[in-house]
Amino acid sequence: MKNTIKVERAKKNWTQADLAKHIGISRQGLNSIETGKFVPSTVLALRMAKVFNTTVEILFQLDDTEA
Amino acid sequence: MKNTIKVERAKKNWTQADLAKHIGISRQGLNSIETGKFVPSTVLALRMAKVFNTTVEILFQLDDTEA
DNA sequence: ACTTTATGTCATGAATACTTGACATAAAGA
DNA sequence: TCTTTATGTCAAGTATTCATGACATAAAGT
Repeated sequence: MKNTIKVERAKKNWTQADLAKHIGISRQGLNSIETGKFVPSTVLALRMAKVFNTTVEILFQLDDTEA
Repeated sequence: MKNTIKVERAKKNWTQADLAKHIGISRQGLNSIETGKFVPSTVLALRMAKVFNTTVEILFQLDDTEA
């Protein structure tokens, strides 16, 4: 799964630690999600979309093999 | 976290087993998600939203305590 | 009455998400 | 040069998700 977390963070000028704190996750956990190592839970995806004022679909995109 | 999976299933007249098959999960797994026992992964949430032609935000709503 | 279907639930185990503490590196500032 | 900041990564442990097989129940069909 791909994501545009880095872009949205850049818009807000937030570090990974900033975002992690806002959505209630550890910095390392967020890093693993942002770099595509972990698939986040829907709760985290919804929280992220909310703080970025966007949608889960815009923030996360299924790969062709996952669709 | 709340969800409207049952409603969307009803629109399509699908059983839990039908939906589970479409999104690649076990019937019991889907039941646990639909009844709110498990928080699904974002991959599953995106697949469900897709087959129902809706969005993750419409299908899943954070509780006030989770927001 | 019997069978089938849909749902809910439980137990066990495997896979994955997430935490914490730690360390490395590169970039920027003092 | 020294320090700080941001990011990436690793290891070990805990928590959660998901699979599978099983059983119960209620509703509907025969």
